[in-house]
Amino acid sequence: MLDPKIIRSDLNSVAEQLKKRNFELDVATLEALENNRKACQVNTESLQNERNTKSKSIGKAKAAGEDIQPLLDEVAGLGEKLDAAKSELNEVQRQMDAILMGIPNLLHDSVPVGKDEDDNVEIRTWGQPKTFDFDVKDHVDLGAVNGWLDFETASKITGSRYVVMHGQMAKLHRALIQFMLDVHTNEHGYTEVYVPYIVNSESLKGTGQLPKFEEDLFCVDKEAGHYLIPTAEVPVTNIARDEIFDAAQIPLKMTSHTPCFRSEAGSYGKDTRGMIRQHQFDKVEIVQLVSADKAWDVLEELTLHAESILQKLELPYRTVVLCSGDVGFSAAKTYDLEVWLPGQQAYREISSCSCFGDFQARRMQARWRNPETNKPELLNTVNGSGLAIGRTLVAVLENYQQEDGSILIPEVLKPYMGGVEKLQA
RNA sequence: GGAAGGGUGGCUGAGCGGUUGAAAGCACCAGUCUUGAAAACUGGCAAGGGUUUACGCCCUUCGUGGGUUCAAAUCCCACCUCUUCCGCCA
Repeated sequence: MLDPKIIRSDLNSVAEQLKKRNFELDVATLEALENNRKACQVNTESLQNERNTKSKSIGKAKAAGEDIQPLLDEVAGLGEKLDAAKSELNEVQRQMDAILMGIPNLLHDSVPVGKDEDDNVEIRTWGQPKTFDFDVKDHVDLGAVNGWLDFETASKITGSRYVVMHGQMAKLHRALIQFMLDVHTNEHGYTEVYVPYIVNSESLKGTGQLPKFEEDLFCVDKEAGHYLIPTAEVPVTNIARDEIFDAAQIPLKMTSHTPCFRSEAGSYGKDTRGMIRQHQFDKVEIVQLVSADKAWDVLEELTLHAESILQKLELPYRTVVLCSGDVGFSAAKTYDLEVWLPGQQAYREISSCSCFGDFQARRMQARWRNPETNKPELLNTVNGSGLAIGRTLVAVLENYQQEDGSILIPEVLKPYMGGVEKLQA
């Protein structure tokens, strides 16, 4: 969430900035609530002060052996007045919180203004889209060979938007995971973490999925408030929730492989073919928790870490910066990596790298102690996919396909495939 | 699942109805001493919020939520969580 102080002191400028996101801030309501809050809080606190002072004097009088009855009479009725004031204040604060929790992050100045994904701006490209001297297939047709990708069986077992992988395809999927984790831990200095795939609602509030985006999540236990993770970002980032780290402990650099579960509630009819948009997919996530002064450099660095995976796999891609209308709720700036898919003749998102400033850290109360001031300060959070495994598998299939339908194994994956050179059609 | 015992500041840990936001120790910061460091000594040191031009004053917080009371870290209830033992189990 945003710093309540800037909302109080600079509401109009906040509203102005949010317009770039097509977000209309109800300034009048917020101002009215704020004025009300102020009055209620002052009133409540002065009543509390009165109660505390009088209670102490009763204690002293009693210790001195004096008659306390007159003092007790004085304090009669105070309790009810206090209760009334408190419940009024609570109600105002509840209303304000509801609004505050629904306000998206402010954007970084460098984010281009735009309406939707069509206004995203290409930053750089890497590699050339491959040309083939035969008719290319998409991953669904390629995966049909040998029953490698089996959507029918998955729909029997569960339903649409799931996949069963068989044999060498399942192994290739696993190889991608191992490869990515190895690169990030060995070359980029991340520590591998294994985390729960079910999280509580506090964690989801911390990273910003709740309260606003509950429909995107799978709830496994309504009563306990337990949900399947939509991304490793949630459990990994929440490692820092309610913690104060020493300066020597940051930056925290963590990577984790997890499955991700998304209801895809808002995407009916979109990408229904193949495994581009699944309810369950795997991802290797990279996360950094850093001091505020480093955050923007770290976003650039972390994006390059994700890009390096595509480069090692020799998959052509481009990097785009999301425009103001397309940046997610909690992010201040986002780069998407889009891999070239010959089967679609298009670049498709394979990674999303974002800097959140202190937006998530404030919700989580994730802090570090600055040795210069000796005071706790909010961390900044930066994360990205490094990469989405299912979509990477799709990209490998389509980019490494041969005319006979077999798939060459990228050089860097061969050690993970037990020396296998290609998936034989 | 059964039994018992815990959850207190950055950490360890005392307190078990009233001047305790909380002893003591560690860590940290400043100073004295020292060529410098260490040790020793002295002092400082929770977070969040409100209000004020400011000094300051005030409120909240001892796992969470409720209750009792003029007054709760302290008593009562529920829940969460950790440890140990037993049972069951991948």
